[in-house]
Amino acid sequence: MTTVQDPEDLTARARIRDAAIRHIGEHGFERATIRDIAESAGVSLGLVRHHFGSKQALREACDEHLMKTVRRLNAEAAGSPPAGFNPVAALGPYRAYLARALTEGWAAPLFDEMTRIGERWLAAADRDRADPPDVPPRARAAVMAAMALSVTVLYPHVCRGMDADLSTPEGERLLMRTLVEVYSQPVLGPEAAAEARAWLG
Amino acid sequence: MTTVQDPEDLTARARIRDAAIRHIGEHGFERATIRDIAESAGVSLGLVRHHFGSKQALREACDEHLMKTVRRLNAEAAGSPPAGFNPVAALGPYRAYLARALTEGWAAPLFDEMTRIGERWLAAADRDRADPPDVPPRARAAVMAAMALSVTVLYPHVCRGMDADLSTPEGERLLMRTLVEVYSQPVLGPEAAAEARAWLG
DNA sequence: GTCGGTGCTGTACGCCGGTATAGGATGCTT
DNA sequence: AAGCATCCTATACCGGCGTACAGCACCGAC
Repeated sequence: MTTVQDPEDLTARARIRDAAIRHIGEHGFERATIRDIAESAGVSLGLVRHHFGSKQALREACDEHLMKTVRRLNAEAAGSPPAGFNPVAALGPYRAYLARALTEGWAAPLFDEMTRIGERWLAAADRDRADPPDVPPRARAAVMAAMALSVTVLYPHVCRGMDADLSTPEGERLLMRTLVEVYSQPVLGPEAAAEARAWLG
Repeated sequence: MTTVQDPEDLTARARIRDAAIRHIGEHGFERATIRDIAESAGVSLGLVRHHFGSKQALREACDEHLMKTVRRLNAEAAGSPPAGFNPVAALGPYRAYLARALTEGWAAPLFDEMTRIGERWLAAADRDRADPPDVPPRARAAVMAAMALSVTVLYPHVCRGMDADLSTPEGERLLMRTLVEVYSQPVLGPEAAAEARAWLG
């Protein structure tokens, strides 16, 4: 979460980066302007260029910072099992940026890393399972990674659909309970799955 | 799919709309320019404005057309059960546009309609179920709608992760088989789910 | 002290893209 | 034939935004 009380105690470079993450997360890369970012960070337009060179480079610095943060959060939350399923709370201000990064074309490495993590998790989970699945583990991991990220990416719609603010503790709890429910109940029953498999040949 | 062989046999208005759907789907609303759209449609810049008035209005016309198409596809595919799970093939060129619409802020009605559809589906599925879930149906439907759309929205990442082109018949088949696998196998076993529920209180 | 490096500001340039407008061709009505 | 609506083109405008650059204050090194 990195709850920073006073922006003054950060270096200007860090303040610019954080402001960029906020603005890009909120408006997307195209609509976020260097001028607005500079104003939010309390610096001049020129300083952004001085530190980062270009808007692209600024975005790449944000990506790098997000990557580091996600890795750190992932390492921290490796212990408590359900935390890995919460796609909103832990990310804080990075949530919106991550959604933009995933949907606006960049951030491929991040998704790929999540797929790899999912693949290892799946391999462990499949070890004690009777019927071996006949689809490539990579494919399953990719689809499950996408699903795990769906709430993060479609956050506003999910908020609206659930009729709750997922950034509040109550909303977070509701989301977690819903996720447990959804993840513990198969969507397709055995007979429906068999039918679908037969249909697919 | 609406496979149109010759763009010439469409009215200019329709050609502009289709070109807009392609361009916005490919580049996003901001980066898609009216000039490029006009060129793709084989018309002048002014004609776009003549027919649609503004870029915003053009987007709204695209939204409306997408909405109609999705409704039609949904009505057509109501019979065959697995088709409802295929988020890619049926949409064709509208897939990318739908992803943009969902992640760039508009298209709320479309998501809401999918949530309502999911809610009805859930109500029917829950009828013959032993343990009643203790989370609001709306919340479950919203999360499941998000998950159902995740492959559509994160399409390029899923393609890359699965190492397959999902627009080809083989890719489509692989995706469908993977979806059946994922949907038929609960991610959380009964004991893990109980543990998570206990942890959440 | 002065010299260079660093952090920072202000201003200007130039392009891109949405918007606006004037005008031409075609076809239908009276 | 005249008038008029519809469809369409070409060109101009102008604001926004990324980029570039000149210069200033501060500070440690020698």
